Amino acid sequence: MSIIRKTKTVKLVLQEFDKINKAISVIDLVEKFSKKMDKTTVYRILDRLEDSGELHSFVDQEGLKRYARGGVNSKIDNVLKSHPHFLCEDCGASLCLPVSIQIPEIPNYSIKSAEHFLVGRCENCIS
Amino acid sequence: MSIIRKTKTVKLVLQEFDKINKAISVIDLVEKFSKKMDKTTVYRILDRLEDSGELHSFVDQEGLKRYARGGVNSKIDNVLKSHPHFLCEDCGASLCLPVSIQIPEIPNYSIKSAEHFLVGRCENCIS
DNA sequence: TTGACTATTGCAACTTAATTGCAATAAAGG
DNA sequence: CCTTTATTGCAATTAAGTTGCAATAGTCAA
Repeated sequence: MSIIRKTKTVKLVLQEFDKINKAISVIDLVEKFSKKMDKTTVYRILDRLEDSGELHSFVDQEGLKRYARGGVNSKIDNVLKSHPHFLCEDCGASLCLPVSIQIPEIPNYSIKSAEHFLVGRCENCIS
Repeated sequence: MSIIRKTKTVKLVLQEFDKINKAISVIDLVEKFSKKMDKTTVYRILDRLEDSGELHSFVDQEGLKRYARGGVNSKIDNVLKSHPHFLCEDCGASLCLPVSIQIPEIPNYSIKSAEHFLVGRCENCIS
């Protein structure tokens, strides 16, 4: 499964991630491509691109699924260090922050993965 | 707004949080109280209890809203230190971990709030 | 204790994100 | 060019959460 054919629609989606170097919510993509492809197709393409390691996904604090470039490696060092996802409350930009967050040792618990979601102001909006 | 009357249903919900000292998803509560009250009522009670500071909520990595005891104070020290939410992949238990996570300084960004979601094994399932 | 005010509830209908089945279409390799 | 099968579009469906409104029930003052 998840063999990726470079169809027109897949190319369009990847181009979008090239242009916008941010995390994009699925509904944004569905909206943006509403005239180019069906929403089902958007969902399935994102699925496959995540499987293949081209993208990774997370759910933001509003329960919306978002995707961003990068995959396996950002998942591997997920165990103790992992990159946080950030949402700018002003401009709405969502992105992966290139810092790692240390998870403290928790006695009697084993931690497999971690998801961090930060909200604040980005460099453009911090004024 | 959000004046809390101690109705039968509100008492039932609070009792549940007393009994189960964990974070509970809304759909679990809706299911559990399906014979006692309407799902709309569950949603609205949780809303009010959060407003009043009795509970706090977060969205887990599956996009489901969860509630747990504790409120305002856990929100106040949310800026630089905040407690992570944990999900046990074995037994499904969800809880607030009593540790604080340090968010590194990020140049040119201001961070207002943070949400941490850890997945792993809890003390009962670590075997 | 009673009455009145209004917060709260139940119900039904609705919204929105995401999923599924299936027939039609189009990449990719030989 | 032909065949195989991954991919797509469409329509219908699921599931979480929301909204409007009339009926009900806490709460407080008298």
